[in-house]
Amino acid sequence: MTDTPAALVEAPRRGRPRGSYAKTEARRQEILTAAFQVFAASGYRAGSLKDVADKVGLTQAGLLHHFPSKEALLEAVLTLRDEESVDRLGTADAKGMDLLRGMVELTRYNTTIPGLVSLYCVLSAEATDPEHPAHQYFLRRYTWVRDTISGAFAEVGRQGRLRPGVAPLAATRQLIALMDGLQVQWLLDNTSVDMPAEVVGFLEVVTTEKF
Amino acid sequence: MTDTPAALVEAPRRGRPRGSYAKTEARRQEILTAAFQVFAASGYRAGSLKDVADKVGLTQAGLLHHFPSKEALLEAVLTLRDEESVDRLGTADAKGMDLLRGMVELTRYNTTIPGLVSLYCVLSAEATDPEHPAHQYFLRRYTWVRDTISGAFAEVGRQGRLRPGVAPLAATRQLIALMDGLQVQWLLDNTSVDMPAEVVGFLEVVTTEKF
DNA sequence: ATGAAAACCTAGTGGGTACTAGGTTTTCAT
DNA sequence: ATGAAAACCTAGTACCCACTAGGTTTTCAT
Repeated sequence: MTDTPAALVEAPRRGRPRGSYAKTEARRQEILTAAFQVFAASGYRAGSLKDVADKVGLTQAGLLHHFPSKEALLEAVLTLRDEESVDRLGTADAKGMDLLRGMVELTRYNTTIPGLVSLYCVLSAEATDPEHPAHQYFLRRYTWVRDTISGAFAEVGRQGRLRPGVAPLAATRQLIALMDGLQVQWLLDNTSVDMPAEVVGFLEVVTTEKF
Repeated sequence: MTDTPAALVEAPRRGRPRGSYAKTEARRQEILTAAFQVFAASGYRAGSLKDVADKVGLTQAGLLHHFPSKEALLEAVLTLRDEESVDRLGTADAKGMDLLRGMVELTRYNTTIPGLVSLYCVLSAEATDPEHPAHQYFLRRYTWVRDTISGAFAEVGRQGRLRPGVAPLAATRQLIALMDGLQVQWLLDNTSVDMPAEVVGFLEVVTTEKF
């Protein structure tokens, strides 16, 4: 992002700027965790910087020393979560059936982190508005997810393991919609829906495999 | 709700209270339409009474003469929309296949009213929070929808028109989730998804019928 | 140890929020 | 026509919002 000469960053000898302090990174993480919780509970527009600051024991102004604006904070939360997902999937370029089985596993994992599920649910609905700061983020995200999953369905189709009459792209859009929609019902009342079971049910109807 | 003696309502002769004026009902409708638009665009928490009042050419205080609180306004918007849906479905106690075909028709209709779709999308995500004033509303709503649709799938099943291995209740939960999830994708980018086509695709995989 | 920058604070700015008190204008049954 | 209530307004309450200016405290390389 920045193009500060490496000399200044690694060895600030004589140069004016100084790096951040030892505890700074931990503070930023604390803030991101708190912001995540606030945005997950109330969304971006209704969630406030004060809520975040209070959670982490800072003033609003202190918080804004670390993140220059509310929008920047949201962006940081989203990119952090993306990095963590990538980590979680490991060196994951699973393909075909492996990827589809991975989706079931992901759904199962999601039932253990209602906060994250809530964040994406509330935020994606809110970000439907083209003026929302996360609008572009979600557009990109859906495109990426769609491409990834449809690649898997296409491969499974080439292996003749899709039920006849099922188009890979249609199956993709339906799977994504199903997973998103289940989350709303599950957040409203988590006793009413067994998310992984429904995803398995769908995949077994759409493919000829067992999950 | 109120238990004012009927005599006072229908014939206020001598009694103090008076009914509302001729244009009052029209005003209330204007307000509800405006409130609907605001809540659909920004949700309940981020949408403001001022936005609503401005749209209808009133002051905040003037608005609050008709609806005593923001919460009351939301409630009125939701119940109005429910009444209109019931009207739209006509003397609709469609059953079995008719009801399932009705769901496709409903999805098609939804593509003509992005505002309403947005309202329910944003609001249902927001109302996931148990503290949200519409939380109970959405819980009731989902229960009702689930019961209605699962009745239809059960009947279709009795007629032997469900694909083998498909459970009515599972199909119900999947259909609802699918429809909800499609809406988010469609609102984000309405060129990316053909909602009715996806619903048809799902129903044709789950049943042995053509839609 | 010291001094300069990072971290953080107090105290604001200008704005928005839902909602209320109390008055003015409009309607309309008598 | 008139007067009482409905409809609506102005002006305010008390509070929350994101963000800023400028000062104090803490860290840490020298």
